[in-house]
Amino acid sequence: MSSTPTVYDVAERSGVSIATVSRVYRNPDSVREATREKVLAAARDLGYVPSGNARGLASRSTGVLGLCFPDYSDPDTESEAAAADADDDHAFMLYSDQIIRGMERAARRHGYALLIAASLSGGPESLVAKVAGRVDGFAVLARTVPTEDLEVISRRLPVVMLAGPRDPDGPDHLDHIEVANADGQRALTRHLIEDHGLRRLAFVGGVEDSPDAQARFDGYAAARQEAGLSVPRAPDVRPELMTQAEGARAVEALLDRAGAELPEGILFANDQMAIGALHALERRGLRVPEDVAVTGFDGIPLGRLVRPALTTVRQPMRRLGEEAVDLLVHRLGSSGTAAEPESRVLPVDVVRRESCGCGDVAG
Amino acid sequence: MSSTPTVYDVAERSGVSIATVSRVYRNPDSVREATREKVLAAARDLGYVPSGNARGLASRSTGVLGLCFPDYSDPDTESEAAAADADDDHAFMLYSDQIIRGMERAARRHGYALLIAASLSGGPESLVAKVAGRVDGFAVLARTVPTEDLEVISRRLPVVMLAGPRDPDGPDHLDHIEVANADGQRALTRHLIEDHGLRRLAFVGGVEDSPDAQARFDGYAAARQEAGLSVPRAPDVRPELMTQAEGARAVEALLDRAGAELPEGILFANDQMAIGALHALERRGLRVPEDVAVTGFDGIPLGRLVRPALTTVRQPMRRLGEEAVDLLVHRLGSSGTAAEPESRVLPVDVVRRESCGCGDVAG
DNA sequence: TACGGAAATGAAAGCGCATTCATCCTAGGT
DNA sequence: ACCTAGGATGAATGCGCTTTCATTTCCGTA
Repeated sequence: MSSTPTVYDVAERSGVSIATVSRVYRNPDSVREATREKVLAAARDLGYVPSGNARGLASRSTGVLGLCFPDYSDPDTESEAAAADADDDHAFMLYSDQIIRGMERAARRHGYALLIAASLSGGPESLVAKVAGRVDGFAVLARTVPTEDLEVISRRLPVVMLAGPRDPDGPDHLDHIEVANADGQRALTRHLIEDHGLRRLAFVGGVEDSPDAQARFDGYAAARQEAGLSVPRAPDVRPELMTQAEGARAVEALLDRAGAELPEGILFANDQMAIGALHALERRGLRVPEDVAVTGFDGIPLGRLVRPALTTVRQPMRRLGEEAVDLLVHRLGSSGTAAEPESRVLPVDVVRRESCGCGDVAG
Repeated sequence: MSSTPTVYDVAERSGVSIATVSRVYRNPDSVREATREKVLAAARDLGYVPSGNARGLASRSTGVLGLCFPDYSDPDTESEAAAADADDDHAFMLYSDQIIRGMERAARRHGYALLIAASLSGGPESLVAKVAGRVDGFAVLARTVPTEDLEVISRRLPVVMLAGPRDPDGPDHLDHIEVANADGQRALTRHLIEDHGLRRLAFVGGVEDSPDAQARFDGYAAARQEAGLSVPRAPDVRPELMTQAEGARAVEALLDRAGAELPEGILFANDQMAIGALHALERRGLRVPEDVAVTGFDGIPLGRLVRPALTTVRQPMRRLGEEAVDLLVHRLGSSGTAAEPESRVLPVDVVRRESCGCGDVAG
């Protein structure tokens, strides 16, 4: 335990050169069997484990991919965790968990390990830099890392931006993967209009600078236009945060404003708010979906558990992680080829449950 | 993008020595402000990101903790994932997910990043060695890594074994953390006996070599003894796998064997089997808990969703991850002090739900 | 204005491994 | 037995950074 053994120790003990020791690990077939055995035996005796750092330094590649995501104490995700009862807290996956899972699996398939780190919003030389220095390439959840940092880092290694549209001000040579926010919301809106025959609809948007929320609103607006309904220029309500509490408040505002002209359906830019709205509507004595249909967006697990179960649009977070790895691995493979930045959009699913008026459909 | 900039480049461009560049990142206060600015500016221009490998090599510490867990395609966890509908597949956390979450949070608090890797069961020089070479210390889920490998690795850096009792044949200088399997099962068994007045009980065990399952059986046996019931030497049924299918089969076997003497309660060594049993019992026209009580062990989220909701013992997997980090960080702090291997046991909770006869209790 | 000590900086020596290139064996061919 | 082509091995160098240790620069002070 005192001084950890190195190639030199193993080489000495087995009577070969360090080059041979190195070869035993890197390219076993290039060493005669007898020699190899000797070396491995010595290594075992000594408790030798190759230093990943040294190896990485010498071969300039780490065999590790990275993932940076927002700190859990981020208001957005925090509320998500708090949404479930304290008891359930640990039972449900956050987005980041799903992406981690997807990336880990995909990374493993390609022989990579995964380094994960939530960026503490403050930190000067944040974890991001640390991660960037230790991996061959990495993925970043949108708005986790300051654009300027990404600019610098992405010049050194491949970076793929996840979930969240390409930042026009950001580095333009970043790959990026997002989900079909607009398409999903549009499909869901059409479902309400066409299948349930609803016409008086309201849309509760998201925070000002969320491109995701904006894209969802656009999808909503597009569906209205296609249906010949009036095309709104902005969400009917635009809360500060996309939390349950804000969702509840939004619905109050909507009802107060509407008077007798209560909307037949309210679409929320995320599940959190929709669930908050469910509670608020219940308190007001309104039935969902009989009096008013409600839909969310995201497909969080909690949405399945509430009553009525929430109709929503599910994002394939797990696949997001997988695609990210694919992209990175591909970039790493065809090094030198400074190909065009790639941009992928993953399709989403409309999940019809009870809150829109569909029966108790599986899902 | 061609040649990534190094300290030398930054040093040259800013007219200082590489030592100063290094100091700017490592210990900014030891450099005059004007100098620092110069260096940072140059770094920005060049797109410089310190190499974690070089840093790690030189300072012999990585600032990274590791976690190795079994491959998802492991029969045990695989069935767990398959248990939920395909749709829910991504909605629920596996054990590993929860541990990852716990470790990531704790690691971040201590300024570490987390490197995760599922060990592909086969692999010669598995990922484990790779991980071991790149971290300051790491945690291993029981039975993920061959004992001999651990023996070697644990001589080089701190390793903590998770969930699963100390392996008597294994390295004796490993820290390890487990959950109170025996205590939990004992408490649950007592609940059935004392609170529900059940006396004809059966226990469905786990795979032969699972120390966890064994510990649970021991707890069951202990509770019987305390209650003055006959003390079994072995589980009434011991399936090959701890899957839903095996749980269903076990219950069939039990019923066929029992004839009219149907047990009043069946305790399963994990939730998976218990849930399988629920289905089997329903098919046989038996009501749970009226005709027979059923309990599981683990506290998987699915247990809350089945009807009747499953009474079980919940393991604090998340905390397991946190404690692991604490232990590792502590070891790393007091280096040199070859302290005694530490062994922690985390308490578990009995979660009373419907399947044991308790009302619709929260939890 | 000159002096002492602290703060700032530079020079140089590794950290542990991969990797040419050169050297040495080994085996096959005649 | 002798020569040669290849395969196995060794020597040496560098990867990019941290870290003493020595040196220089700076400040306040006499």
